[in-house]
Amino acid sequence: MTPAEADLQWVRPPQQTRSQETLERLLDAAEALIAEKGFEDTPVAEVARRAGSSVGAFYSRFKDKDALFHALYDRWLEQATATTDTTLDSERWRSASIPELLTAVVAFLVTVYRERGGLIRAFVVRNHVDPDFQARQQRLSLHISDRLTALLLERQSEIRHPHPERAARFGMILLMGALESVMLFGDFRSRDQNLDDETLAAELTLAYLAYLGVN
Amino acid sequence: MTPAEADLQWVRPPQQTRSQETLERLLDAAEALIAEKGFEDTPVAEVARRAGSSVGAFYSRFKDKDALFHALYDRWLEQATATTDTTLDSERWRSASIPELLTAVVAFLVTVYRERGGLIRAFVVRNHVDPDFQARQQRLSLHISDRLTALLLERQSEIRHPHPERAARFGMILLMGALESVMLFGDFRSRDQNLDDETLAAELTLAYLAYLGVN
DNA sequence: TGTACATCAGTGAACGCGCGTTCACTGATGTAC
DNA sequence: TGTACATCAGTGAACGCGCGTTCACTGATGTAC
Repeated sequence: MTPAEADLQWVRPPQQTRSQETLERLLDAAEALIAEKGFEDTPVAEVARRAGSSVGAFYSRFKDKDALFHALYDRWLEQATATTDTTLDSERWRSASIPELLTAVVAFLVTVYRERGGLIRAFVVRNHVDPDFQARQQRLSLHISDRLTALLLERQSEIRHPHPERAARFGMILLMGALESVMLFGDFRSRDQNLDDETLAAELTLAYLAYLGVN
Repeated sequence: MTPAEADLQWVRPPQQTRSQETLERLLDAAEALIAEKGFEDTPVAEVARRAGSSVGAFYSRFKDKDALFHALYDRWLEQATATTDTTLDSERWRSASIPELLTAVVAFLVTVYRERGGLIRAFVVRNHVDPDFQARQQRLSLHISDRLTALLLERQSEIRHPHPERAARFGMILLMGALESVMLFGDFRSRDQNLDDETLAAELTLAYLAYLGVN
């Protein structure tokens, strides 16, 4: 599915350059506001105002407010999937051990969560509130999980856990769950301890390795 | 703080038996509806109807809809704190090793999440949407974390992680995060694999032990 | 034991606010001949 | 190259829905004498 086709579901395609630009300003404005305040707390009128557009213009592009959110998610999904595929390309890690691989992957995820936390939080919150959205949101997590699991299973001999695939996948759940609670929802449990990003990444990597049973 | 004092913040105390009963019916109705549909999707009118009461009666007990939520949380906090203190009493585990201790604690948490998942989910969602609520919600998690950490540190010699306290606390984050994503928000990453409660508990325990560096 | 009165408890229709969505209208861009 | 017309793009006030909250009123319970 090309980006154009994907967007077609949510956005009426613009015919002129002018409206294409308006559309992009709307998406950018929405992303900034939603990353900051969340979807529910971002009125359509405010998105339009920030984009230097109008409510009517908004509705001539988007069927409703939800379509905006889906369009934003599509944009994110496309970027994130491409980045994942580049980062987790099998060739690239040909000579790496599991510890080397996981150290890099975890550090990468921490960076992404740090940089795009607001947007990711909005997606996660939506997930938690609207089960229908889960199928979409989970496409990305599942994709990352698949890629990483494949890489780990290529190095199965390093893994002592009795069920390597289960461990690889469940380790991802532990990893993502902790990232969410620490980086997206500022988990109290970490505020006292001064968990900077580096320490966080180190502990997450250690935990994943230990659980897999890798030396 | 006694229950009565705690409630005082959120609930106007009833003067008669009749209104005491109404209050309890309102709380029970609200808890059931909120556990099922979440707080935002539960209108006050529906709570009143289900309790066989009326909207006006509701507002003569609660300042506003939020006060209801806080009152529910107080009820839950009281139960959960008491249960935690009983379960994690130092005496009770005097002769237990860390693996024995964690196996029991994790199994216990899985049971609680299974039985009270709906209500816990409502609290967690609220947390994610309303930072002001975090301070309250986190009281409980922090309490559990403190208790468990204390027990683990009494057995510090079994722990190989270079920073035992950090590991104990961060292990709790991993544990709780995974419980949330698997049991509250039905994580896709686990749907394919048939992760029943027992397997989940076993993997969580294993991960925690491995991370701590316990044999 | 009965009566008057105060307070508590409860009812549900009406109100009002926030915000998503619509709509009548103006202006801009493209096309046919 | 100019004119007429169709379609696209944009505007923002007005509408309407859902739901939290209020309020005028009725009924129940407790207290004083």
